Amino acid sequence: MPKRVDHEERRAQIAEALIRVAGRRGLHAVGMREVAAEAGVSLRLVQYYFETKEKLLFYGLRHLTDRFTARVGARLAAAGPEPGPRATVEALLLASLPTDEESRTFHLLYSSYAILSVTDGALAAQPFIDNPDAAENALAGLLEQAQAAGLADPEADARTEAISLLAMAATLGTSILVGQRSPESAIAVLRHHLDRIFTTATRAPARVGR
Amino acid sequence: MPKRVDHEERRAQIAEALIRVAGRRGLHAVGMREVAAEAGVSLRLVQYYFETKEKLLFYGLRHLTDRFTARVGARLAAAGPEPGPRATVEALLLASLPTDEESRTFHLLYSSYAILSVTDGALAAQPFIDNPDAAENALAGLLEQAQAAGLADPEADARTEAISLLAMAATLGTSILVGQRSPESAIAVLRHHLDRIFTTATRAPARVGR
DNA sequence: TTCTTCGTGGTACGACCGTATCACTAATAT
DNA sequence: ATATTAGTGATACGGTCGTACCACGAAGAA
Repeated sequence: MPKRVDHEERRAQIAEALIRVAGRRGLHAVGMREVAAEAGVSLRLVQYYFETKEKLLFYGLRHLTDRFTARVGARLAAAGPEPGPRATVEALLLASLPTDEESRTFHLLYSSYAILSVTDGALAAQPFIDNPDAAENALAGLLEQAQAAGLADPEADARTEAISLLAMAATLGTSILVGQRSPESAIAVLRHHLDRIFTTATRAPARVGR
Repeated sequence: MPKRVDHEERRAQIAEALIRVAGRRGLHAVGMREVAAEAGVSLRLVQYYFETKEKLLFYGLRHLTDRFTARVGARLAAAGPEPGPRATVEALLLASLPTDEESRTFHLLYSSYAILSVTDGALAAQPFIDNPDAAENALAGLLEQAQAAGLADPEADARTEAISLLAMAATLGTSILVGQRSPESAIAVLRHHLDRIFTTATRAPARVGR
């Protein structure tokens, strides 16, 4: 055999080319030839590692969400060694807004995939149920923690607020994408609701009880 | 000349065929031949009334928003002869959720067009700025009215709340579309925020001051 | 070394798409 | 009555797309 190449690595390389091309020209407009050219390989190679376009798209979605999850994790880590609940929630929500090229591409493509999954049964709709559910559960958990620690309004319904915050972040992100809203105004709206949910003492993490 | 047909009427007929087929198979998958077949006319006819596909899609978007605007108006009219501010706002928000076939199609296609406009410069992005702005202004106005009438929390920031409500309604709608959330739970989330903004006395429109 | 098999390139095929062309019909204006 | 023209049908053209096919080199196995 020849070079004995790492298939998974090759697939990732091609998937990133797909993401770049789709981010520029739209998911609907990507063809296998263009992905191959962007990745610097031949059309045959793309066929070889992903037998069909459907599998390529499927893998691309997986790769996209993986990259985004890693990015959000990095943002959280960058938020400091031991951030308060509010800082964590805020970092989580703001990380999903399309404020730079990478998050812009993510938002655009994830939305494209989601819309596509409604009519094209081939693309599994499951990722668009499981991922949001996971995010919702994580956020609801954080809010409950904050409530238990006396840092958030104990009257609030944590799950409903989690759903609401994520829902707002998603549409605000799209508004930024289409140029209707500035990132700053989107952030202001989200902060407004965080101020409502979290008790104000949280902002400067007063060293009480610790 | 032959039949002397009404062009505008014909265009509307073809646009509705476009909307039907796009609602079934996705906006990206519609071709002029399929639209023609759905409308019961020949391919040449579609070419004749819309010279190019781009113009057909453009007209289709306009037709879609017009139909939806009319629908929301009808919903408002059906909400009673003199509804309170809360009933009006609630009707407005719930009318935009994809709960039946027509609103489902609208939500799907409007989202598809919006996402498409991000990468395809040909489709004007302006409708996706102007329409949301108008909705936001209308809703903010309603909330201010309610505040002035003492029916809503005077401390609330009407514009921020309007943006938030519309943002939530949009994402909740998409969640319904992809099957993540039930219409009932989406409605519950929206009602939760309406309860927060409006003073409870509003629900039964007490005949005070009138 | 020889044989097998993985990786790779080039290219062709068949289908579909948007658009263009040509012809024909029928209603109106003169 | 006839010339004109809006409306309509059938069909062809050029391009692109996803996929299939064929051939070859190179690395490990025998």
